[in-house]
Amino acid sequence: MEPSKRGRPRSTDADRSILEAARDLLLEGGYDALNLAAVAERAGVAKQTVYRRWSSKSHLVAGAVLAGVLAPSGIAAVAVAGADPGVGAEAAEPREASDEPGGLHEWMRRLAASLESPANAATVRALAAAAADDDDDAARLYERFTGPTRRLLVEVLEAGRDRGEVRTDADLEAVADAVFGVALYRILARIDDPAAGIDSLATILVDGLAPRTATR
Amino acid sequence: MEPSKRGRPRSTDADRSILEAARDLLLEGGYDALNLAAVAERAGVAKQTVYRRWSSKSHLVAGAVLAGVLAPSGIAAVAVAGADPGVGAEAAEPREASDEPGGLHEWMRRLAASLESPANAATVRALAAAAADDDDDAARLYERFTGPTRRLLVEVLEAGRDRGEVRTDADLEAVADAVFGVALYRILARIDDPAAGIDSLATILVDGLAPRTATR
Amino acid sequence: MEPSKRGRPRSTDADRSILEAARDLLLEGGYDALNLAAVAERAGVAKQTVYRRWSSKSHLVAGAVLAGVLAPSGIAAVAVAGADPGVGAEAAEPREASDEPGGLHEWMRRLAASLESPANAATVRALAAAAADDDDDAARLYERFTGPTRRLLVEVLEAGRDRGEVRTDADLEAVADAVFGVALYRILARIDDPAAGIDSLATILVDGLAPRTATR
Amino acid sequence: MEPSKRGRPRSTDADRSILEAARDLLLEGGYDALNLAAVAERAGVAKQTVYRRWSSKSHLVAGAVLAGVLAPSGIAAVAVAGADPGVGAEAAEPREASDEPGGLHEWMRRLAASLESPANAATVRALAAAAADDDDDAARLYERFTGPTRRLLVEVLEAGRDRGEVRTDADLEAVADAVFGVALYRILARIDDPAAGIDSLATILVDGLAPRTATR
DNA sequence: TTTTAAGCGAGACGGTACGTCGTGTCTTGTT
DNA sequence: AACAAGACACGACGTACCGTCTCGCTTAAAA
Repeated sequence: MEPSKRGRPRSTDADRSILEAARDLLLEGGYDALNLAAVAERAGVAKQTVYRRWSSKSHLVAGAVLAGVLAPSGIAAVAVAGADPGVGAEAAEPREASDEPGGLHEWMRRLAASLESPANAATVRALAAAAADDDDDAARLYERFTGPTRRLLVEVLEAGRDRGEVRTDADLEAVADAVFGVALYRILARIDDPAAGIDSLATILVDGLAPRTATR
Repeated sequence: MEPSKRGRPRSTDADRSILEAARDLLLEGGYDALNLAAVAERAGVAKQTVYRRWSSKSHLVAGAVLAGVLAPSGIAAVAVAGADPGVGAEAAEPREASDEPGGLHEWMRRLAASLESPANAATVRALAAAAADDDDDAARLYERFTGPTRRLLVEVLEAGRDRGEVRTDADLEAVADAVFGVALYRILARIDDPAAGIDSLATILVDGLAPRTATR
Repeated sequence: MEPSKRGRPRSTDADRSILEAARDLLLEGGYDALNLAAVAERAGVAKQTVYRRWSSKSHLVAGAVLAGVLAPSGIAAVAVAGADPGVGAEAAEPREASDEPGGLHEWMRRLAASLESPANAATVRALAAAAADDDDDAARLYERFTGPTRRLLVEVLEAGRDRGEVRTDADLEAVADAVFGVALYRILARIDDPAAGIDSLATILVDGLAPRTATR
Repeated sequence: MEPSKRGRPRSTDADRSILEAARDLLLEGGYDALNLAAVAERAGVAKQTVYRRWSSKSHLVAGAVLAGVLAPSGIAAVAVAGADPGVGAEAAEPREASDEPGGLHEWMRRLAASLESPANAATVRALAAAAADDDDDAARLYERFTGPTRRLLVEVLEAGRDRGEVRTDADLEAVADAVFGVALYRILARIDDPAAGIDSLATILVDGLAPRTATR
């Protein structure tokens, strides 16, 4: 698994400049407008040097998304917060205790904020396009991109359940999917004001998650 | 606006066979693997005959998806039910009165059922890819595809609100987005059992939508 | 064998402008310096339009050589004289009777003159390069390029033999090869003054071809 | 000029195995099909080790051809016979006195014999391709390859002239070119039986070279 | 014995051309 | 007019080869 020790080692400069070039072009024109010759040229690198690392355009974009060079704040930051304080993403502060189930409101406000950033929208669209191109890797791509945050959200909700704030029979995975789904949908559908109503949805979810008090 | 009366009329056979060919290829390999030359050949038609009807690949795919050729039942049928009882989509039964807010459970169960069909998943992926391809038309495409169902859902929820089953300050649009978003997310992310937990999510939403009774 | 009557016919303008572009680039930089993208661009044509006609660079060059767009005078003119008064090569005057065997001197003087022309040198080098690239077609290429002139030369020598000016046991094919060979060799080897000594060689050949008068 | 005495000396094994690999690949597929990575791999050597010795592909091919690795006998042997009894080419026997001008017949018979060998044909083609590749070096390359033999031939002819067997005004260089030219032409043009007629041509040349005795 | 200079295997690198593919338009003759 | 057929301009794709470079390691002469 480790890189062969023989021969000239791959240039880490090239790694970086390729990903940056890909990010820039992605932000400028989206997935379609990105082409590998332009990436290579902007990165000051030969096309083959790109292909040596990523076997196709969609792999490159996937790489850029996963490396976190895209969207250094917002959704991606949320995504990696507390999970993999790695590449280019400064770790978010540990979340404090909250009086509501898992700080879901806070969570979704952050999500709403991230929806407004064009860079985040571009990232998500790039992710979707790369995943569409690459049937096999799609699941892995989404998993790696949303996984850490998603798990964090589920843990947070579970902690709320343990504190008795969330009903025990709730499917917390489904709630997490709803949270990510609404963000994805609003970005892909280019809904005008993507953050609108998020707060209200959070309220509904929080209320819906609360333990049932009456027979209703 | 009406078609010119002069000259040879357009072949309706061609319309149908093109859409069928597009559907087949879409199901076989997805959006990327579909190319217009192959569509034309399989339809037994010249390429120009396709372009005379749809101005681009993404429009053709949108057309195939919206015509319901791709998925005569399921999501697409839900989508157009009651709205545009048109091409190839048999109208769903009128929904009966329900004792819960807007029959949301029933709704989401149908949605969940439609998620299980590979053909529907393919439809949604094709739609997403077509929208990604065509930045300007993306909003319109999503609107055309989800619009009718979405409006219906909102109406149903509004009826529930009028009956006092749904709190008045709830952002019903946001709820609708959550419903569609979760479906979209699960399909695009290739989540194994896309329908799992939908019922439970519906319960949460229903409960969350209920009027607040106390201080909570 | 005739071109299919259906569909848009191939543009003869493109045929011509591609060959002209190939010729120009060949004259400017030789075989190596010619690349198909440049040919297409200069011809105002898409690369695929070139490939539709010639399946590779060497085929294109072969085509250019054979079409006679290269070297409209000199060797090529000699080559096509009396044979195929076609593309761009004005037919040479019919040769008059001569007092020496087949006018070999005259022939070789023309050959010598053609050796001085850079365009001819370029043509021959292009021919050699294309033939080298294309093992199977090499024989055909040389045959079609030199064939007509070569046959003409042989006929001329045979006429001389019939008039009793050339010994009957001489292998006239071998003489023809010597004539073409010396030209080829001097061009490929970039011999400084390619025409030097040709006249003297002609004399030797003429004398050598004369019927033996004595026992020697 | 002599190799620096410091450092690790160059491997003579590498020299040999590179030339052998080059020869093999040349015989298998010709100049075009030979690529340096394959040469290096087959020679069990790094690419740089090749480039340390020959500065380019054409130089390597020239080297392989000139070293006689390609054709230890035949044309190459003729070429270097008596001149540079060097690398891999065993010297030909000293030629005996002949009763005809310079033993031209004998010479050309040997040449004809060498034409029959596919390996020699490949050599010549490789040489031509290497020369075509390297415009500046072409003259030098031909000179190095044909020079020694050519000079020998001219000397032989001069000796004949000195003995009064060859007319004094004959351009012997031109004759030599004709001899090499016909060989080159027949090989490059893939003429079926390259050796045919050579003997007869020799007779013609010999006769043509003989001093003029009468009014002709 | 330790430097030091060069050779060497491996393989990445910049560059350039290759030949293919897909989109959307255009041009024939035919219906 | 629409249609079948297929050429066309455009532009991206992924591959191949050239000749250079950069690693870590080896070899042998010089210090």
